[in-house]
Amino acid sequence: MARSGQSVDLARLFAALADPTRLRLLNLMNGREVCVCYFVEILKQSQPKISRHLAYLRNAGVVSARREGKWMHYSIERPEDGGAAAVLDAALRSFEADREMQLDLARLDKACCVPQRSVTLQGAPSPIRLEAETA
Amino acid sequence: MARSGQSVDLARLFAALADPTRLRLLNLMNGREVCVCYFVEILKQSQPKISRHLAYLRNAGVVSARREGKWMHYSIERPEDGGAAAVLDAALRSFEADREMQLDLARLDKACCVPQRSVTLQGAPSPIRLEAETA
DNA sequence: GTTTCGTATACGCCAAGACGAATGTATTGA
DNA sequence: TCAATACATTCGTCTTGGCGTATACGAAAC
Repeated sequence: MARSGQSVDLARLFAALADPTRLRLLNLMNGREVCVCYFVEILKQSQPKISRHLAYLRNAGVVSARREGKWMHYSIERPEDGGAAAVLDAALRSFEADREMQLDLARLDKACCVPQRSVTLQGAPSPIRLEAETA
Repeated sequence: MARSGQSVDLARLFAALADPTRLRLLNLMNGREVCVCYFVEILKQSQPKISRHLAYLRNAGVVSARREGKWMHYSIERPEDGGAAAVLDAALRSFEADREMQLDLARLDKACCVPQRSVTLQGAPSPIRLEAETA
């Protein structure tokens, strides 16, 4: 993989990362498979907006989607190209020092773990931890 | 440095990297200060196009410019924010495995080191190596 | 079936940006 | 002072993309 002229592909990855909402989505998906309803609940943005950004990430090959009944789960798709994977890792790691990102993660934990979920999340499948993250 | 909500700033950096031409420019500037005329000569793109992309990188705070007589020298400005710096480093390092990028670097070495330069580069100041790259 | 729920897409509008072509602006040299 | 060089900016045009709103779609529930 990693064809010789890869600067275009890498530029596509950077374009996918060039939006605050998409960065927040990726942060929430870091090491987890997350249901769309949580994105909407935690980012407090409109559902079509979230869905469009997820579609953008899907088309860019950064995330993959899995259907489970009515719910859609999204998770990060690690790029085959080593350089692209390193860039994505650097981005994800940089979120560890970002307060807003950590608040989002805290809200995700809170939303899925408390017995009484918010009305919009009742019955929603909880985020699933993924293994082999640093494969 | 690194305000709490930095996702917007990081998104700006990614937007600056989301173009193949700008990636090639940054690759040529990796560890060097390079004169604009070399960019035009090596990338074989129009001078206004090169200049506009350099202006974009300048506005994004990714590069800085220095005037020396008629010539303008550009070099990479390392981001203060650690996360952004790590992302930029990952991008630059990924170029090491990119054939096209390595060809550009080879052309840069050839253009500035041979005694008989091309017509457009006669008298142009040679790229200058920078120290303390991995500061 | 029909309805409801969760999610995706279509539409219309607007802003950002990429490009070629033309023009503007320093700086140098005659 | 006038031209040439090196680079920057502007203009017009086209494409991409972000958003709100409305609508469509698929899977369950009834």
